Amino acid sequence: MRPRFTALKGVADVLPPETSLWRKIENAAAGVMGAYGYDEIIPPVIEQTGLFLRSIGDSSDIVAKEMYTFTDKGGRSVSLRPEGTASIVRAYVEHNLPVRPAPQKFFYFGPMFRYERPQKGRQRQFYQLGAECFGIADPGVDAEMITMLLTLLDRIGLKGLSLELNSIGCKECRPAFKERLKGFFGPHLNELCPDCQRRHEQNPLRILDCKVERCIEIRKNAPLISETLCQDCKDHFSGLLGYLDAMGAAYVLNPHMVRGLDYYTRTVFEVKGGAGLGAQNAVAAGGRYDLLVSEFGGPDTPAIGFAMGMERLAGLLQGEAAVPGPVLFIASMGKEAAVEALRMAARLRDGGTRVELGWGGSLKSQLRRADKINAGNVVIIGEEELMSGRFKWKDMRDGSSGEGGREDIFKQFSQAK
RNA sequence: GUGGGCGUAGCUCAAUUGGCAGAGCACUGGACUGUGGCUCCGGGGGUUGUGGGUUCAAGCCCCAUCGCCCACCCCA
Repeated sequence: MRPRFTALKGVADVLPPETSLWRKIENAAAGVMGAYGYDEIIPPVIEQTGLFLRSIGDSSDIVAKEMYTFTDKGGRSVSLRPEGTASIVRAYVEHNLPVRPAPQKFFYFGPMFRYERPQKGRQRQFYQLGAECFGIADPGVDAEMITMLLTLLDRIGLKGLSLELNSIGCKECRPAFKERLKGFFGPHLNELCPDCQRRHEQNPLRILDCKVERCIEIRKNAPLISETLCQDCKDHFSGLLGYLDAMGAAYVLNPHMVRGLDYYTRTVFEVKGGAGLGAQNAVAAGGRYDLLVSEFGGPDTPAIGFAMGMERLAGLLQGEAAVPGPVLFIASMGKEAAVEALRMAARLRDGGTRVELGWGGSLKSQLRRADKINAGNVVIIGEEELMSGRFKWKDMRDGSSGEGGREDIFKQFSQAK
């Protein structure tokens, strides 16, 4: 058998039992975020292309070469969302949510699309679980959100993660830093790798992120953003660190961390996973974006958010996918018995019990199947049982057995275990 | 977009100098007429990713193409 159709490159089916792991993550996340006052928002996955050009920045790779963009039948340029924040901000402004009391807090979950070459931890369609908080500039909100994220990851069961922090300044102080960087790297331009030579023009901050050894060597004495921050940004960052210290949150300052999206200001952070993730090891990342709401036509509104990559989270929990709980299996022999089995199953299922039916074959083969699917118990319905109204059951784990009437069976197995 | 690795059954892999495409696991049926697991026996499953070339003969050699994986770029 050869499949006539296969999934597109870079997209993947999530199958059981992994789906149950996803569900677990979603539920845990919704629980924690709910406690922090976040409510779910469900934006569309498709938007005007211009929305992403304005927010992410048209020079970023995401916009420049990774968007699924096409013209719809009305001649409009539309794009599948490559990230979530832009849509949330659009909705926040469009529905005039700034008039609601600050802070307004939302979380979302869904697929994102980027036309990239797939590799470990990276797909063209991938799922993000994210949160956004609008309306408060105080660094305490940054700390609160980061704390929530760490709590969430812990609740999901992830260990060995590290939180990295940086401040990339604001409209006032970042341009100056960029100039200082350009000035510093200028004399070394021909020693830098080809990528960094390009970065020197397009986005000098990225040179700080390069993995090439020579570039790492050269940048050792490069100016630090922390020295160049304006007073307000410095205060904000030290305020954040103070709150985090008070909360006992562990973090690593990474003065070289840059984020890929243009809209970030001040606080940026990233949570990196341990082994097993490959080169793409950030499981969550985010930052403050104090200018984006006004950029979208809303009032000046400070905001901060983050997103987690579902596939990467699930990847770290591999092997912990829960197998379905014990089920009750009803074996039946003959048509009348099958009818009885269906009736009994319907009633038990109403009670929440997971029931599988045998559907013919010898009793032996039905039992074999019950064993294969890890059934906890089997109820047997044949001629004898139909005549007597008493049904035999067998515990598949210890081999014990018994019998009883319909009500006995119902009582014994109707509670989901 | 760039670089490297790999494509044989659902999965993991064999197949000698080019010579009948196989095994284990999984699935399925039976041995055991209504009682699973263990054992034994049987069965279904393949255009060897695809297309071309060389050859009496190609899973194997050559060319092309597609797909998957990993890394770069970039990013969750």
